[in-house]
Amino acid sequence: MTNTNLSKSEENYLKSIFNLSEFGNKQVTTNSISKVLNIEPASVTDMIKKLSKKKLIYHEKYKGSTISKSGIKIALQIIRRHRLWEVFLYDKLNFKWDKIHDIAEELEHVSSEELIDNLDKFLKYPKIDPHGDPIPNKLGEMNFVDKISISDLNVNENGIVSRIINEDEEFFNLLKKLKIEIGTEVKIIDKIEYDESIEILINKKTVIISKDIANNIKITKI
Amino acid sequence: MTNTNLSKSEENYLKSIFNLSEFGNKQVTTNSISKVLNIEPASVTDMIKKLSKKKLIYHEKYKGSTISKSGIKIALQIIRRHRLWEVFLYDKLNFKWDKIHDIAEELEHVSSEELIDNLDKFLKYPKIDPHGDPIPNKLGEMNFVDKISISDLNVNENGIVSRIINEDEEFFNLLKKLKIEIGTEVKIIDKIEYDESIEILINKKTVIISKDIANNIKITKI
DNA sequence: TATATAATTTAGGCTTACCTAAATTAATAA
DNA sequence: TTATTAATTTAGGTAAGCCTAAATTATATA
Repeated sequence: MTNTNLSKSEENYLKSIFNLSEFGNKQVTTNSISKVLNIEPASVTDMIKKLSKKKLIYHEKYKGSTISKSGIKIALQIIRRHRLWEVFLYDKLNFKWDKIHDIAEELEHVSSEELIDNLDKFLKYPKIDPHGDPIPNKLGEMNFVDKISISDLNVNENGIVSRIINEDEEFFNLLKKLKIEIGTEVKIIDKIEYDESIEILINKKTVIISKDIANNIKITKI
Repeated sequence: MTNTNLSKSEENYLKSIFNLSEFGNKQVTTNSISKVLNIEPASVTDMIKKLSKKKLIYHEKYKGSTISKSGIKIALQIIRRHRLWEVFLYDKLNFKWDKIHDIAEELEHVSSEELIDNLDKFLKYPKIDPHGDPIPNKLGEMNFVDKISISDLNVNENGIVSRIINEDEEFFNLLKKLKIEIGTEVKIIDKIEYDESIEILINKKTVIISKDIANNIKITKI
């Protein structure tokens, strides 16, 4: 019932639609799917019809698409596979930060439930991937994603770094330099009006980071 | 030059042609490819044309196909990927003997050289896969495969188990029961004329195995 | 050497997943 | 309210990788 064995393409569409829908709550436009997948809108329409027939999404002509319950279930499994492979690539194979995404993108389509469950066990049931994104369990359950970034905190407020959005190597190197990683505690010292950069305290040292950098670092408020 | 980025289908054909060719030495018939891949001969002809155009094989109309130097090179890389994944699945993910082949069949088509090299390192550069088949290194070099099976030994001769042909779980369980594994030393005690079964000595105990079992266990003569 | 048979190839078709160009619909602005 | 524009869909086409049926070639046998 859950296992409608999808093609690689179908899986990629479903994942994208899920991501665009913000946990299934929003209608997704054909154009937005076209953009993230880099596929012409006309082709997206084709696939939308196919996924609709399989009841993985609902589609209102000229309006948009909504992902179904069973669609969400499958999307979460694909995301689970992707993030577990990312953990494996980063922790075990020593891949660099910016290389893991593309390879996981391939590995995620190898569809053996036993493979993923055994991998999960081997990795000791990780809760987050190397970027801090939560990993759904076998049932599709996962922790909520933090939506606050450093720039959302006020002066004197504290947070713990929970997620890094930007996946480029340069950004990773910057974080290393700043000694920021997932779990690091930060405190806002000052918000600079001029260019909206932010002065923060990390490990008893203060640094000033740009608004863009601050936006790419999600935190849990404490 | 080596990396002609092939489709999954092309890779599977090339691997099969290589395997059927006995290391590139034999001409391979269209029908034999059809049989191992379970694809109609007419479709095989289509793909043969495609691989010929890419100079991965040479083809003489109505005669057969020969794999080229560059074809062999690629085939060995695919086999390398397959066998390394088998080691991973068996040693790290604790998959059973008879499950690893099919999953490795999928994983082998994820084509990142860095992935395979890092996996190789992670696994500590294994020389053989769980069935005893040799793993080609980055350059395609590997140990020769033993072609002698237990049934080829004469009475009083000794050998070390090097490879298990049959990949079924039942066969694996039988070996376990007999305490036969790769590296086990065996000595031929008697060859029974009646049904060609063989009495062998393993760990100071003698057992009688059928000719079929003996054929499925390759050894290195000592 | 001629012929029957088996292997192989050719011809024509199908599905998947894409494409471009044209038509249709929805949303927005006059 | 109508006209313009942007989004979406429809129509028709392509390449990959398969298929069946028919034609061709090689080979084995009489």
